[in-house]
Amino acid sequence: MANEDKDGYVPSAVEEKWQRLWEERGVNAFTREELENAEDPFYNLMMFPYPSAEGLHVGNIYAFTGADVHGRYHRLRGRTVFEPIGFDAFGIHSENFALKIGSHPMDLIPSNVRNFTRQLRRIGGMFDWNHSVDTTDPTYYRWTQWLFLQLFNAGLAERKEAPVNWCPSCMTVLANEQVIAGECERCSTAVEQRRIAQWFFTITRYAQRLLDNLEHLDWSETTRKAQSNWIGRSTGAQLRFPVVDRDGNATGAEVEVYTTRPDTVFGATYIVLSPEHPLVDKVTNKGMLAPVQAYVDMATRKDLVARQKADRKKTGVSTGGFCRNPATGQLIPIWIADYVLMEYGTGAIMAVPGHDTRDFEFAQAFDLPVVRVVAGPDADADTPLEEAYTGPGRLVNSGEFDGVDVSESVEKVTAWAAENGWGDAKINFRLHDWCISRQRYWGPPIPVVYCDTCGPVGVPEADLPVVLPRVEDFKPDDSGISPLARVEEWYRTTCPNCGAEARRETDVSDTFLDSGWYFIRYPSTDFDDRPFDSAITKKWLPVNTYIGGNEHAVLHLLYSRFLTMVLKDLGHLDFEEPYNVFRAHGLIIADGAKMSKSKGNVIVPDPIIEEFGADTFRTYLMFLGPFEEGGDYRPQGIQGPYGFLHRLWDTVVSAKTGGPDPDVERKVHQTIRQVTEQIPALGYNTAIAAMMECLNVIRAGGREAVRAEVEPLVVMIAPFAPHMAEELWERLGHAGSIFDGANWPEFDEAKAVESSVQVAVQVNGKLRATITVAKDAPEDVVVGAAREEENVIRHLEGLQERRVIHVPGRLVNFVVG
RNA sequence: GCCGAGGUGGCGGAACGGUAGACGCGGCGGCCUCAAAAGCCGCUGUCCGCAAGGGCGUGCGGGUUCGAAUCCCGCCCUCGGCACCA
Repeated sequence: MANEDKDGYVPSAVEEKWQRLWEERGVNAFTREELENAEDPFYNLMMFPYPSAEGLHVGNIYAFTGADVHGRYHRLRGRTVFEPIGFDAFGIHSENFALKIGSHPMDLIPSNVRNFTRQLRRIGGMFDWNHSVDTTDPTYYRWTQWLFLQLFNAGLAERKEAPVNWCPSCMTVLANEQVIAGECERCSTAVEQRRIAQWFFTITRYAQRLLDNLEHLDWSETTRKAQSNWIGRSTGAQLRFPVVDRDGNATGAEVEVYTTRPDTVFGATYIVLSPEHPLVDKVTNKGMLAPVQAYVDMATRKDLVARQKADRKKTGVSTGGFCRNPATGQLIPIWIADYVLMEYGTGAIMAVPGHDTRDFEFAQAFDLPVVRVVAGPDADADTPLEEAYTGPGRLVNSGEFDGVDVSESVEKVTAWAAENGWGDAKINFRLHDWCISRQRYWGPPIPVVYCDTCGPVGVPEADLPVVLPRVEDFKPDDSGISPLARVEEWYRTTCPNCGAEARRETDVSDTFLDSGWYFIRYPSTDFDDRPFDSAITKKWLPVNTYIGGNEHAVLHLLYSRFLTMVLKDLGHLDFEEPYNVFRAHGLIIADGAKMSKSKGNVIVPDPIIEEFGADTFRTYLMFLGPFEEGGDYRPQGIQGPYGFLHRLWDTVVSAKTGGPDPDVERKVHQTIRQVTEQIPALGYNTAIAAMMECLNVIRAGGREAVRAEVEPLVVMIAPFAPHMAEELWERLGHAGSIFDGANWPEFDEAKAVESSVQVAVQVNGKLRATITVAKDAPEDVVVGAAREEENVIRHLEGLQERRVIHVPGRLVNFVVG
């Protein structure tokens, strides 16, 4: 669109110009030498996107813009800011989409990446395109495989057959983290159990350290809490119950149980084994073999949805076998039930129906005895139990421990069990080992070779990458093995150890392994002979600020912490926490719901950027609400920031020379203070509001601005509207990019102070007048002035004055009665 | 059930325990225009009142305080996460 007025603001022209100049001048790109020699480095990281075929959505742009504002702010303050972006392009998403449209991920991903790159440039992110990564590029996943080998060689990668979550629709194993309430997180299909040999990273060995470090991290509270819950530390005891024959004689076997309430052991009236428990066969009475077998078959086949429904009726079967309760000496029956999970604790529990709601339900269903061993304030040893009692109280029916308060009973009973050799204190974690095997095509092959004589052998580093071959038939099938297992010429190889015929691992690794270390790679992409350069890594890592979605609170953020710790322990890194600061951004809501295709409330960004420009769109998104809380997207709302940027432009291009008006200058400095405080704290919405207010003062009554009044505003708006700020900066006569050099305005307290203040006058806490007094007027002057207000006089009339409260610069409150 | 974040005008949202509703959207009125758009100016929580002014107002019920959206106690509701974890 032609604009006859050369001084008019035409966003598309300005944005096209500056995107081109940034590119040509390398304003945002680093050379290797620049990275090596950077002064005051600031690593500004945002979660890299999965390059979907649909392109960037508003949620992506919101997150990237918020992170970009942060980076640009620090750059304007003089830091050397490295702000890379890349593509997390392996995984089921891409593979399924390719299958759906009959394409191949190797064709699809590059075109998606091109589209994303175009969009990311268009929104004006300060990205260093010299240091991008694409996880599907062999020059990247070569080092993902290297990373696997580090863990493999350190004994942190274990191959074990395990019951795994199997998605019958995606035809793959899912990590526990990818199972949402018993359903596949991608397709919501009910998940089943299968047993397959898998590679696991033993993250559980790091559970305590992962938990402990959380204390010191400057992270969003919600993220820390989510991670701590996920790790799920619990303290209790492991108790051993001897298995006895029908005459009560010890068989030598014992059932070990984990409990957080060892103090209730006197109330343990039966034992429950998980259906997968190794002792099931041993303890089952001959007469019960058939029903036990039937139950175990049913339970182990049953999908995890039904099995994990907490509100489901309890099922189970008696084994006919017995244990001796080591506390009471009584014989108690052994049952099998699927409410006990093999993956947690020991896979067996002592059931205390009197004081555990699940055990109570089970006891009701199967008519098992319920014994009270804790009495609350209104109960005694004989008070019947209508439901499980889990509150405070003292032990009863517990032998020598009768009367002991539950606050100290756990410790005492555990000590007693330990003295007598049937129990020990024990800490348990909810966290499971990380299954990284995927029986899929679209991922980095796990770099292992199986040799009949040598067993699993890691591929030598010199032979990396193990390149993923182009396979036209990559559709997974029900066999439970990877599509690569159908490509004989690929998997046939020789053992790197002994040279004998051998077979490659045909599983690929989890995408969370790709994304678990990408931030370490970014600064080192200039090196193709090492995963990361130690000097550059020392200079740039750990990350200064990481901004991303809280949906990754327990997956990506935990795995990348774990991998960083491992690399530290193996001597590759000298830090063990990857992100000094993490901030979770909020979600963009449209029509009362999170944007999603299924809800049909997705907003496509491209036409909005087309119409209003990237600067307006960015400013609007940041103006919606507090960045960490998200906001409600309303199409009309963009008019506000649109008009604001236009007025700012008009004001700046027509600004005169000369000294600033003192009142306006005061407002400008108050704004500098506010914006300088709020931007690093991610208070973007209020920072923008402050600038709008400031511009309203500058333009009040149609007055014309002078340069000194508007120049600070041009710099402060730059993180939000970088193109426009560059253009105005140039028009104000500056050479070079506004982002090169510490151009952030200095706040001057002396210029911000008001000479007079408005003081509220209250009578009994109710506002009755407002007076204007000199800033440092003494109390008697202020109170005197307040007392003379007509409306105040009326409200004081005939009443006894008891107190006068004076808050300087704020209010005067007459307390009367 | 557990953990976390919230609940303020018609709407998005502001408010160190100190003038609730900044800023913006929308709405109403006006200026400009042949007209419209854009732009500019003013008004806009609610009720009573011609006005001056007053009453009521931050999910609900109590409390602390000269003063509470803000702090404390007890509830209700919404959103996000976890969930038979012994």
